Amino acid sequence: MAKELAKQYSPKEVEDRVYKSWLDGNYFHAKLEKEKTPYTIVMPPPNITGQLHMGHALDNTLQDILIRWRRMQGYDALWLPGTDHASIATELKLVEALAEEGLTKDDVGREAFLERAWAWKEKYGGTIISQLKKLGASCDWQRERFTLDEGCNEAVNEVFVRLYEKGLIYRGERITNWCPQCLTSISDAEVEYEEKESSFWHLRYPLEDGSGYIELATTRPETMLGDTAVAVNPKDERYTKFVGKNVILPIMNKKIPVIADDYVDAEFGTGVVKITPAHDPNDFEVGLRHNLPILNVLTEDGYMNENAGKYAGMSATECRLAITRELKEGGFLVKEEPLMHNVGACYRCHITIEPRISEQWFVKMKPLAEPAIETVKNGNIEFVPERFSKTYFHWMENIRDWCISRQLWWGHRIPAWYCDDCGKITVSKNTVERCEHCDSINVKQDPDTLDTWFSSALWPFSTLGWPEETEELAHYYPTNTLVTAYDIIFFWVARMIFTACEFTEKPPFDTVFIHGLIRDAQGRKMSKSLGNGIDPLEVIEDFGADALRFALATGNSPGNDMRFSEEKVESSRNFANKLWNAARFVLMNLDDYSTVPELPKNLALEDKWLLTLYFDLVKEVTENLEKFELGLAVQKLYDFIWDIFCDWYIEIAKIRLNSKDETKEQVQSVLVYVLSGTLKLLHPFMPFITEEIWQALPHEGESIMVSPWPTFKKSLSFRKDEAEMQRIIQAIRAIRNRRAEMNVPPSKKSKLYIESAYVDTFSKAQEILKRLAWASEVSVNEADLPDGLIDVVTSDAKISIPLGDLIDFAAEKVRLERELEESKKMLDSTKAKLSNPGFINNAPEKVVEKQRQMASSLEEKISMIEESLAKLP
RNA sequence: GGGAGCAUAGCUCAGCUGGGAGAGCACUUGCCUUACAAGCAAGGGGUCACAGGUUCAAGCCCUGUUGCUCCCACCA
Repeated sequence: MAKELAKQYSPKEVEDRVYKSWLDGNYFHAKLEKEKTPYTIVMPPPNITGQLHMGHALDNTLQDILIRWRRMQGYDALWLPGTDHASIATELKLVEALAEEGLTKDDVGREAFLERAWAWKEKYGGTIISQLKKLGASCDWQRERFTLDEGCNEAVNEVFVRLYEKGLIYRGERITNWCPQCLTSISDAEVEYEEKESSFWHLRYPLEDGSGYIELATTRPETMLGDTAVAVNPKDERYTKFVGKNVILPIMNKKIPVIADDYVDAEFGTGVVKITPAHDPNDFEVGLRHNLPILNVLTEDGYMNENAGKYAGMSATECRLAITRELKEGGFLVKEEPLMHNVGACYRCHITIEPRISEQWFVKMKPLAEPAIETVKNGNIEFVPERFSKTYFHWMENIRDWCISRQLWWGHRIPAWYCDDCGKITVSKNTVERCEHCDSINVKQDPDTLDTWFSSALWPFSTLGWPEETEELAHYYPTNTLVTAYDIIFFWVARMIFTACEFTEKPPFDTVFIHGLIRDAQGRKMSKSLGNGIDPLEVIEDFGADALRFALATGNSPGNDMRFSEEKVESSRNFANKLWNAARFVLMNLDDYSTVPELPKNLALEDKWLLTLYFDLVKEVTENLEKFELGLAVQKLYDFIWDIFCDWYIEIAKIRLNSKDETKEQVQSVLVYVLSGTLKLLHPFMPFITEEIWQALPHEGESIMVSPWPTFKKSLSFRKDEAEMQRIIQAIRAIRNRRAEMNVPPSKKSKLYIESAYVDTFSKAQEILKRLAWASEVSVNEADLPDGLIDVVTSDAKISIPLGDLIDFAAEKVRLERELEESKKMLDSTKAKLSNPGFINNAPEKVVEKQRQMASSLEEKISMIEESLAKLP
């Protein structure tokens, strides 16, 4: 940065250049320094199909803030980045691309399809990574990983085999959630439920003996083709007489039994449920209990199959229309009533999921969940905010087995081989040539792949080299902070915890730092379909990455959603500009840029005041960061820089900077000292601008990002001077206030007569008062005051200002009387407290003392006001 | 059906272990005071959702009520 700076900060000219300088300096790389304490964050890997959205921007800004801070504190800080192969999302994209060429997966075959997939990954998979760089992410790019790379694959196979050998992975025919669009099973966690308007069709099935009908209600009439029973509650007296009899399934003209099962709620609907074991998870269970046949009437892509008789080939929706028509014509449809009910949809493509029977692989969750629950209960892992541990416990305690097989090609292929001869399964990390049971060479690998989340579940340790016992694993694992949004706790956080407990016998991290979702200005979720998403890259383009980061960190409290609006970024951009100009001011007043100035021994009152507040800031920002209160930290930085440093200190500093004597150097060194310290505190939040300014200031070291984090220095904290300065500030505010009320322009200077017990303070402050309170002259405790003054009273001083003909004495009287009344009221309530024994005895001494001081200064103030009133003509 | 969160200035939101309510934006007034008009100074604006309770003291803790939001759950 040149010493001659532009009036306005221009991020575009700075950001890419600064980022490159960091890369050139290799500052992001964690160097495995064993003498240092490690601090590790593994990045939640974004999908290779993804574009950077506001959620990523927030998530990664928070991580970058933490990692930059810890790095400056001297930790061996590793932020390990990577991407997720996102099996379903990527495969969908590829299938779409094929469709445009008029091809299907099967046309090209597995091998060619995977080739295309890898090519696609090479081309687009890095997009999001380059976008993260724009944001300023200080990741260790040399350690970048991919959930489908060789090492991760090895970890996945290792885990699969070990779980299988332990009996914690099994294969079985179950009813699972089937997505007719993605053509794969998905796990329970991947189903999103939504209330949808639907109908409740009341049907009647004739009794076999011709004695009448049984009426039942269903939301899915088309599945009646696969009904294999009708169920009632055993205690429901209306129907006990029918149990054991048969009914005739209309259309199919097939006998099916009436059975009794507790599952049926007599209160709901007609109290009769048609049982379709192949197409409903509950019915499936009922079917198992009663040995009912399972009749699948749907194809995998949502059409009626050969079991549907004449309806075969229709889509389920068409079939529903046709069937309800036929039932109506046959007199089997009693009525159709509207009903709201929960419909599950695929979280990827949002198509209604279909419960479907198929052979799938599952992870037995109960034994794995127990240690994962324990480790959080024992405090090995802390959720921030704490309340999310409840969400975690509830899910873990009620967990069901995890369906991990996917009928997809893009992903980790299941390491299981089936023998054509003996029919048995061989599970192995290595390619299986021969069946381990019968030694046959007729073995075929399972065509399916694993749930994407299976590999992400291993991310904290697979990325560090597990199952090898690498130095990285020994040093950086367990990791420290996991940063993620609350909507990902089940998918990912919970699964990382149980895999880590099982395979590393350690919790994968010590803290889960949860943030909320970014919403638009109206509070709606940002989504592609609504078109209300704000592109972070555009925001960076318009306002700069620092402004975006600052806006995301400001007012954001852990776990809470946040609205995003352009105004917020604008105000952050203005703040960056303010800082820029403050730096510009400091630089244009420096004589020497080459050496870092030392703080002078004889500090002025305002220097001591500034240093005291600066070290308060150091302490508080550090504490806030330790407690993950990033929003509070950022607010304090904002206030300090804008209000304390710029609006007060710089204005006061101008006095000495204009003086041309040796005091000029003093103030220069204070300016540089506090500014560069503050830049360091701000650096994790606004990395680019702080680096740019820091480089222009006299500094030691190569980069602010590897400079030491400021620490509290007691020798530079001057509590008494801080309080003294506060009296002057209070007086200036009061004077400005009176002048503004009376519309006195700054150009009209006036003499100030100050009456105060703090003679020293106000004598010292003459120059400050002249500059900041537009005084022409200041006299302290002068005996004879002229007539025609207005009085301004603070708790420490009475300031009289001769404003001549501007004064309206009647109005002055009213004002002073009002002020007197207010002060008296306050004094009364303060005194009431002080005479309350309960207060005196119970409140901490500090609080009591504060009240005493308040009482005495109020008394002082009251007497000064009374004096002023008495003098009025 | 179970669980969680939110309700504070016109708007968006902070408010850490209880000790005289804050910010940004918006609004009003006055300023081109040579770092910054993306700025400076001053100001208006709050029954901290409602009702009880605990406490010397409650925006904060407890109970209940109302309204909104989210998550979980197999009522067809």
